[in-house]
Amino acid sequence: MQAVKPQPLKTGHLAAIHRTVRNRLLPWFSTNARGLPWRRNRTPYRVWVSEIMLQQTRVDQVLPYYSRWMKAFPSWIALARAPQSDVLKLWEGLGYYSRARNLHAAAKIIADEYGGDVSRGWKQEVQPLENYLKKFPGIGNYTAAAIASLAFNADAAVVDGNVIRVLSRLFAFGGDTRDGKGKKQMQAWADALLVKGLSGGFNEAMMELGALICLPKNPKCPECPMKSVCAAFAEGATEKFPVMKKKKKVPHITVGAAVTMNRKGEVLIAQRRQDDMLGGLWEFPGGKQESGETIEECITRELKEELGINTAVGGFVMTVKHAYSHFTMTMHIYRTKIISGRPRPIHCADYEWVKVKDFGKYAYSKADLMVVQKLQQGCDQT
DNA sequence: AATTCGTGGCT
DNA sequence: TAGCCAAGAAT
Repeated sequence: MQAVKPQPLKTGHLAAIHRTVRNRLLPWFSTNARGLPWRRNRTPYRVWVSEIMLQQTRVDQVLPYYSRWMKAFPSWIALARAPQSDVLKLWEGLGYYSRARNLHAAAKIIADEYGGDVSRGWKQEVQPLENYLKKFPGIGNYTAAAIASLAFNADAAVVDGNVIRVLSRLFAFGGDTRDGKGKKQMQAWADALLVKGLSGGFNEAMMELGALICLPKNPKCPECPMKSVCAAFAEGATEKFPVMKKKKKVPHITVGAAVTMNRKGEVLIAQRRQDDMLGGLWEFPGGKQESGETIEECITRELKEELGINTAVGGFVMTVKHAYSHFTMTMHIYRTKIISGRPRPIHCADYEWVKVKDFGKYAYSKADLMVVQKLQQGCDQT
């Protein structure tokens, strides 16, 4: 790791924090840690899957997904053999779907090339272990250090959102924690504080402290095992840290989408392309409304472009409002009928005519799941 | 370095 | 309520 010029600090501050980590934080963690399932049996596979699911995602949201996943795919081999449709269906609703596609790709490498044993591919000249792990799809700085420490007991310090919050407060770091300098400083402090030989416990303790005590708003400082050495707490300015550049606000788009039914009562759904947002998921075909275009014109144009069919727009079904990571959307759904042409996958990966009772066999994003639910309710009433 | 990737809980 | 941000990675 690159040497970083230390911030101006009181003499002995770093050493005092290090002592407090060992004497206060680790005992606090052993008493207060949540009983997460992957803590009981830390195989590389279980650690890997949980760490991918936990990227930008809260523990409480991950728990049910993790449990279903392990039941369906108990090993690298099982995951590698599964079709992508099963993988995406189990990820449905968890978001950031490239994580699922990358995890599936990693499983195929580990199963096919290393017989299901990750460490078999590690040539010892590749040091440290994190550098080997980072070659797998979906593994970056954080996850490589997490797997190395939690599954292999390697001395690697993780830096995630929790650790950034904890460290920036312990040292009252006034710089931007998200730019290059800030990231290097955070990693340097995490490396310096790491309790060697107990890396997994140290990493989890730092993250658990951030998740349970050192909260973004209203941190529970009186209960904090690190309060005696926290510079931000001493200044009475805990919530001033971490300093982060403001995110720019996201644009809003209006989308039109279609529920198209054939004579057999089947509905037309389309599969999104692998490299697009929500890649591999299924949706009710449609797209962004252009300026000066009515929503009916939008839907007609999109169905022509995507599937090569000429349609007539009918009755209103519902409106779905949804916030994605980098834009917000209002989606208007209408029933349509095909006037001429047969569907072809032109601007989509595939299409399918599906009975309402079979909707659940396909994976959708949250917004389209709302439409699925609405159509299934309508079906139940008749 | 700046964008693009989901979704849910909290204030 | 509208914004913040969470066990980040890839480009």
